[in-house]
Amino acid sequence: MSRLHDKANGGLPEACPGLRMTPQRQEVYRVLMGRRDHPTANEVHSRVKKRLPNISLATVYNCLETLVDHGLIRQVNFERESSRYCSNVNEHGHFHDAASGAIHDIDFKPGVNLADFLDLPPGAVIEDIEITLRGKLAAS
Amino acid sequence: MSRLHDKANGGLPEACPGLRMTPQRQEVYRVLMGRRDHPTANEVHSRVKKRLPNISLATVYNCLETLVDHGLIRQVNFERESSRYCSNVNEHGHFHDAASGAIHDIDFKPGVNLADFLDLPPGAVIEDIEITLRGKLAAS
DNA sequence: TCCTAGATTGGAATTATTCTTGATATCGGT
DNA sequence: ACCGATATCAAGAATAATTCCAATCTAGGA
Repeated sequence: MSRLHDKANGGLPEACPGLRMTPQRQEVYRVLMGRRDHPTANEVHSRVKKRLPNISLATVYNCLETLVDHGLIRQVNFERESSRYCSNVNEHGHFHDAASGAIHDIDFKPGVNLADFLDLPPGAVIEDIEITLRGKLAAS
Repeated sequence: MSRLHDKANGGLPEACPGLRMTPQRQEVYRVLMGRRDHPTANEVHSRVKKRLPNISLATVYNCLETLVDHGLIRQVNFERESSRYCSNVNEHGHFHDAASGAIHDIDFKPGVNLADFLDLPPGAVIEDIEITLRGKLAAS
């Protein structure tokens, strides 16, 4: 068998060049895909320990960094809080609900262009966008 | 004399209810208005020490927090870097030039509405928006 | 199977920020 | 101008998230 991981796969991408898929990385990734809330490294560590009780927090940080570097997950920061990790790798923003603390992904409407609503400096080439909204959801 | 600060004023707002304008706060504010780059607390500390050599970093943090709470300045965070402080209190975003490290304010085009380009959750009431772009300025 | 690069671990180190405490300064009322 | 209540300041200790480090460990190729 040539693949690093077998059958169930845990939602792993078929291939990711240059990335050795170790059990730790696999489990960190699986945990992130399983619950798509936006856990901190600590929360990831707690969840991963259920299956890999001996994994260290440093390793979780390492795995998260590696997965981020390979574009499999995203790291998101709100204010100066702990970094959170996001399994949605599409371009999107976040809505932080002040009441519940929950974080919701916000998609861009199709076809929108940044330059339509922002006064960009002339010649600016945008490589990364980060949009965070804070507010409340009206009681439905 | 009834006002806390006299003539030159240092760009201070005429009045800010509930805010005691101490020399430290005044100088921190003056420094921020003077150079509208986006200094960290440490950089503010260095600059302020030129006039108030005995001011402590803790006091600078206190002053910055107070000024932020009173809406006279804004605190901005990029990734997990040290917080930066921004004397532009209008609603705006930031462009982080990867090459120079410089941070440019980005204004919204007039009349744009968030809901025009973002898929907001129904009933969401937005209280704060944070937009950060990263990229480069094309060599002009 | 052996070798080597890369991965993991636990703990120490780092760094920005906050907290604590005592001293000082300021305000409003008299 | 004086007083008590309150707010601010300063210095250093404390905190918390993250990174670094040195010592194993592991997987995969020769």
